[in-house]
Parts: sequence; C-alpha cells; structure tokens
Amino acid sequence: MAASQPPVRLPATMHSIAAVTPDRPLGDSNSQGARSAPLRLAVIDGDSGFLHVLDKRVCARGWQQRVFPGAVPVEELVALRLGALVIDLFVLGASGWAYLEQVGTALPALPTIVCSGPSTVAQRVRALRLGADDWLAKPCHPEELIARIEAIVRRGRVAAPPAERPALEAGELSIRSDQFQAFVGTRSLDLTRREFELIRLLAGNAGHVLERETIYQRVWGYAMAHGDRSVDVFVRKLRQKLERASPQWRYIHTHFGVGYRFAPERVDAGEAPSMAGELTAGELTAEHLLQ
Amino acid sequence: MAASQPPVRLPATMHSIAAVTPDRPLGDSNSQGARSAPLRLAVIDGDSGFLHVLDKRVCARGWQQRVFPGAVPVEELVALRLGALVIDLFVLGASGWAYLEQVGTALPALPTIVCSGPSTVAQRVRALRLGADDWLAKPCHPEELIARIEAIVRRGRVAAPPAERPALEAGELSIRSDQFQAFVGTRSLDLTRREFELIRLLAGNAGHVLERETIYQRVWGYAMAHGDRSVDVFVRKLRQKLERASPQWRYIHTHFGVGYRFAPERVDAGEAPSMAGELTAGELTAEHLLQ
DNA sequence: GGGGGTTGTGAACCCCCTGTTACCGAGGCA
DNA sequence: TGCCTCGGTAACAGGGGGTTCACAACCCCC
Repeated sequence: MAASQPPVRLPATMHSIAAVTPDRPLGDSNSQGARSAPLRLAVIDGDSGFLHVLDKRVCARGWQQRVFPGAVPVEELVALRLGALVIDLFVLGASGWAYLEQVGTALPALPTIVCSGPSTVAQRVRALRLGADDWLAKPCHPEELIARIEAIVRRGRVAAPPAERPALEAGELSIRSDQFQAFVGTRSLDLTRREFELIRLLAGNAGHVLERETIYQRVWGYAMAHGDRSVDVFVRKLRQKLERASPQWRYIHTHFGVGYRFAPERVDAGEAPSMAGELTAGELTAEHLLQ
Repeated sequence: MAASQPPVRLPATMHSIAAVTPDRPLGDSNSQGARSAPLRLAVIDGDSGFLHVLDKRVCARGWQQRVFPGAVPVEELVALRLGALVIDLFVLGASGWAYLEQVGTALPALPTIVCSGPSTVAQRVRALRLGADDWLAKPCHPEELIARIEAIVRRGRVAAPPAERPALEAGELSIRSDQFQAFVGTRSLDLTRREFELIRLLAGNAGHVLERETIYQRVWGYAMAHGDRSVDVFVRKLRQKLERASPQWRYIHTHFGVGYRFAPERVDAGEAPSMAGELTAGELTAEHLLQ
C-alpha cells in the first residue's frame, strides 16, 4: 500500500473516489441492470405456450425473436446475426447433441442456452461441455430465461472493448472524454484531472445552473464540507485556461448565491463588463448552444 | 473504435500462460483453449459435505480451492486472484444480496456462481441481475457445477477471440500478436509476456488515454488493488526497452492523475523535455499510426 | 448608501502521484 | 540443487496538483 505515508489515512480518500469516475456522463454501460441493448434472439422450440409467454417478455424488453420448429443450418444462424440462441434440445431428438456441438464450434461467440424438459446431470454436463452456456429446466419462468441470457451476454461484454465516448462540443470547445482533456481546435487546454471532471460535468449540463454542493458531490464524490471553496477555486482555474485558449467566448457563468452555469457565449467586442448574473430567457434554455 | 482488442485474461489462465511461456516468444501457446487451465476457485459456503465432494473434483481437475465460511472482503478477493467464485447466498443471510452486488461491481470480470438451496424465481433473477453468472440449485452434482464454471470462463474467453490479428504499426514499431513480440525492423524488443500484453493494449488504443484501473483490469484480468504500482513499473520497463530499440521516438505518454496514452512521436533533436499532457489533434486521432 | 454575506484571486503549503531502483519469491531449466 | 528469468512489492526522491487561507471585489438587501 501507500509507501512512506504517515499511518493515519481516511478511508474515502479523494483519489480512490476520483479514480472510480464519480460522474458517469451517462448513456453508459452501467445501465445494464435496468435496460440492455436490443437483442436478436432465435428460439428453437415447438412448445407454443412457452413461446407465446416468452415472446411477450421479449417484446416488452424491446428484443426481437425468431422461432424455429427444428434445427436451423448454421449458415442461416450466421446470417441472422443473433445475439443469443435458445434451444430445446429434445425437440431435435438424437441429433440434438451433434447440432449443439456444431453450433458451438461454428459460432463460439454466440450465447447459447438449452431450455428443455426433465434431464439428467450427465445430459446437462454434456451440453455445457459441448458449448452451451447454460441449461435451464422447463418448465421455467420466462423472466429467469431472460435474466440468464442477459447474464451470458454481459459476461461476453466485460471482455469487450469499452464503449466509445463522443466528444462534447461547445462554442470553440471540444471536450473529449477519451482524452480527459478539452481542446480549442487542436490546442489542448492542459486541464488537470479535476479541472476536466469539472468542465465535463458543467458542459454536460449546459444551460442548467448547478449548485456548489451538487458540483462538489459529483466531481469530488463526497459531500462538501461547510465553507469549502474548492469549487470556486477550480472554476477560476478553468476560466483562466478557457480565457487563454478561447478569448472570444465566455463559458462559465456565476449565479450569485446558487452556483454555476455552463453556456458558451460569444463576447461582444464593445461589451461593457456586464453582470455575470444577468440572464435572458435565451441564455437559460440555451439549447442552441449544445445539441 | 479499436477493433483489435487484446483479450481479457482471466487470472488463472494468465498465470498459467505466463508461467508456461516465460521467454519463448512463442509458438502458438493458444492451445490452452481446449483444456481448461488451472483455475483458482473460492467457495463461500458452510456445507462441509458439499465442500468435501467438490474439493475432490476440483483437485482431480488440477484446480485450487479456497473455502470461506462467510463473506470475504472484496479487497481480499482481489488479492486471491480468483478464476471463479462460488457462493451459497443463504449462508450470508440478508446481507447476501448487497455482497453479491458489491462483488459484481468491483470485479465484473470474476465469474460468479450462486449455489444455494431452494429458491424462488425472483431470487434467481435478482441474483443474475446483480451480477451473478449462474444460479445452480442445491443439492447439485459437483460435476455440473464444474461444467457450469467452465462454461462461464469459456464465455469470457471467446469474447476476445485469438483470431489472426494483423500487426500493429506505430512509429518504428511493429507489434505482432502472432509473435507475442514487438520489433523495430527485424530486431526484437525482447518483451516479456506481460510487457507485450501491456504494449498491445496501449497501442491498440493509440491516441486514447487509458486509466490505470482500466489497464490493470484488461492486462492483469482483475481489479487493481489500491496502491498497486505494477502498471507504473511495467510502463517503465517498456519505456526502457523502447528507448533502447527506438531512441528517436517516444511512445508512451503519462497523463498525471489519469493514466497513460500511446502515441508515437519523433523526438526532436534539441527538444526540451516536453510535457506529456501537450497534445495536438494529429496525435489525438492518430489513425495514421495504426491500420 | 452601507453592511453583511458571497465570490474572485493569488499564493503557500503539503499531500500524493509518478519515476526509478532494489529486492524477493516463484517457477523453469540444466 | 543451483542458476536464471520474470513478476510483483517496497522504498525513496522529486514535483505536480489539490486544499486552504487571506484579502479584495462584488452582489444583494435593507
């Protein structure tokens, strides 16, 4: 652990929190619990009752479902671009095992779940060894089947590359999460990590006034102590760097007694040093500035 | 984004691989795909009969097993470098759900199986949604449990297929996944396995800043313990070898408080030791560096 | 216009982050 | 068994960046 540091250490140190990404811009992967991406599902089964109930749940989730009464040629499966495959092994009879192996070999990346009636341990083990990801006994609840499919898909995804985060554009600014940095044209603002987290939060809520406590909570990761001026200090640092890189624009506006609001505004040449707190309706809902 | 992501190595796999091919640049050590590599298993359970039977099977497979009577702090799990975790949720009582969620959040790459007594559909679904990969009802046959563990581990592995990967070209560097080695011209950098995995990850995401936690997660395969300096040390080793083989170029840039970014840059003769944080758009979207 | 609270600004302090080196244990190999 | 390589940990030095403080400037309200 920490090298030559004195013994006393607060548990929730700033670093660990900051490192854990206090503010997920959203639309991010962590929503797995709630919604998952639309999934294309193929079901090889003949049980119409089961299929009907399953279809309802699948549709409710926004997924798509194709039903097949028997074995589907592997090439066809490939063409379907499936997200997952559900098989009742026993509708395929004795050839089911060979088929399962075939699918497992040809499409190892395809999540495959066997959903069949009464079975023995040996059968289940065999299926799993042949490439199936799971075996769920019928009768089963469709929600459990869906949850199991999601679990398998999720497992495959944690190994996949992280989703790409788009850049935020505002005025002359380009805020790139993959760089932990903001740019004007090609020039970096040379923001520190905290400065970047702060501007990302503000720009991510452009047009909205954010209270200091909120800002602190989301950038620092824990509650702001009374009298803490950190937010003000960092806003100043940000303004300084913004002013230097993009002198024709003002980005961060102070709301006295409240907090700060991000909204890119072109500076009028002959502008008097206007009040920061003065607003117009246009500024407030400045949607035209960002998306 | 980067198509050619390095695979996420599960701990057990990784160790065995690293151990098997310490220096040998390689000849297709990927044969491990079929046979399951030794797996380090943790079981949170109190059922001595179950544990005994399971232990026999686990040992027969050449795996290792650690048993815990109750919840294990996540940091401890990290330190154990597990390949999979088996939990009897009900021995943890009401706190079991929170614990499961905690594990799922901190160690998303860790295959987790709940193996508990009678349960409801709702309980199983809940566990799966919280991050469990599977739920197997007790009493169960240990062979099925093992087969299910293997299926999950396999799923995590196929997500990053060892398919033929083209060589990555960057500056004077040529990173050949089929050789597990990097070259300058024809001269090998003589990278170790870990060093190679690291540079492959970085170069595969050229132009993007990767956080230490991300790097660790994807190269080492499990969550980074607080205070771990392994990434830094390996970056230094890499820089040393890169400097020796390609002195006219700088490849790895530090982003203070964040992590590292790979971007080949020719060293100017009279160059002052410039800041790593300084970027140009050219570097950012450095597509010309790869592909 | 004046007073009290709020915000801007600059600088000092010091913690912690990173680079770097050395050391140790594990495992392969002879 | 002994040597060697490799991975991981510990320790230290140096410097960047976060926090805090003091004071000035400012805003709002009475």
